[in-house]
Amino acid sequence: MVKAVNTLSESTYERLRADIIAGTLAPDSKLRIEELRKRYDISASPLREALSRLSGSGLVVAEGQRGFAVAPISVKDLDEITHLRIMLECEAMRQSIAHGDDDWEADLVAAFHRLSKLANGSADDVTAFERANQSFHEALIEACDSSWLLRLRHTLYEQHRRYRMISLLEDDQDRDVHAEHEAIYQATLARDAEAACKATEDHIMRTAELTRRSLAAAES
Amino acid sequence: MVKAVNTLSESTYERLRADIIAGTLAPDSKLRIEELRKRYDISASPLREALSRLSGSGLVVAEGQRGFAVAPISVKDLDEITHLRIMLECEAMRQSIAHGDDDWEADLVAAFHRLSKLANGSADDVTAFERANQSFHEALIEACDSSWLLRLRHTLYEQHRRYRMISLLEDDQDRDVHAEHEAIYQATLARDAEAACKATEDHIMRTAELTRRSLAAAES
DNA sequence: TTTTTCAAAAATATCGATATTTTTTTAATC
DNA sequence: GATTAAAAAAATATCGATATTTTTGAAAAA
Repeated sequence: MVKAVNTLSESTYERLRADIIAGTLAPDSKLRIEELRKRYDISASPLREALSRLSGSGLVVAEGQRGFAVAPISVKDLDEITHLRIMLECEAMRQSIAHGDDDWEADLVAAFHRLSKLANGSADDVTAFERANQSFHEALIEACDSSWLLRLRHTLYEQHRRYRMISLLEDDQDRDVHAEHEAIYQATLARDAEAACKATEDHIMRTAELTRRSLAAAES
Repeated sequence: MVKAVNTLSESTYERLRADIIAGTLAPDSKLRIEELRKRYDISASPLREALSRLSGSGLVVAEGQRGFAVAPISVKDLDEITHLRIMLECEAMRQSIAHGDDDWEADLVAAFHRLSKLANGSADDVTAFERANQSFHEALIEACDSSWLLRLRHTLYEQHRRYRMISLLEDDQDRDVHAEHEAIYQATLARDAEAACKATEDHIMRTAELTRRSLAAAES
């Protein structure tokens, strides 16, 4: 299999998504075709296609004859996303724990190990930690074989990630993220689905609460 | 406020979606740009935009340099959709029952009444029943104020509708759809969320089971 | 000062044509 | 006859230009 070269439409989609999640393209800001054309050095068609696809996943809003804009953010929106994400993430964990085999366990152990190494080295490299964090959470649910569930969960995961990135959250001293991860990890390996869900809910809620506070402060 | 005229991209999106759900555009069939251009009498750009948006909601699959196709169907896919739809529909019902006011109740009573009239007249007009059915189910959850929940639910509702349409399901004599609707209706009015969820789950499962059987038969 | 109207500017949506890529067909080789 | 290679055909992806629509801003009226 030769390496697949993306179409311009696809790579533009990825770049836009990354820029929106990172907050480089701020919430509510207008996405003017001409501006973006220069920015990414492409023509209108693939750009509009990429924006159309993004409007499907809720990172971009489109209004007829009035162009595109980065989706707005609000405390209410964050609360909705948090609630749903917990529902879907937990359901995916239950299915994953029910179906996971030895290979799945092995991958999970590896992902947790990598995450642990980075967690200790504190502010080593934020993006490296972010990657390892995402890999760990994906390893947990890798054995879930519902593609629809994984797809919806992923949409909400990304929305959540945007909120985390945008509200540059000050560290909560009372918090031990690594202990939270370990609780999820141990319960999952023990195949205790309910404990794993409880720990996951706790983990997501804590992160969301921090983000929420930071966002509420910024709104005033 | 003057009437808003849709863009070509938007109206093409609607037409494509309707054709895919109705089965006019069959699962797995290739969506060739040239063909569709003639069919809808538009040019490539708005057409590709519409297809891009549809790929976001899972009715169309896009593969780089290889064009678009109607999303495939399978028993497994149906099972996933059914399971998730029950989860989301029930959660939306719980929230709607918790928050619904008098206006919501009044609208629900009206929607149920309209549906009852059509249900009695049996095979009056299939599309009229389909519309009333959808209105009733939407009235149930109208008081849910999570736009994300409603959005995801709607995606799955449409996927489910496609399966129903495609597998032209023979009537199940043992089934009384109107009684199922009434059970949901009464429990909701009584603000008994758990009973309403149970009845909804039962309703969705019965429909899905019929569709499933019809689909499994077609696969062999 | 506020509101309304109208023209200019900006931005979007769309089209027709072209460059690439993939698929199909045909021919050649083993 | 089956497999590979090359050429032709089809389809996709992209561009540059144009037609519409919306927004902006200035002038006139209230």
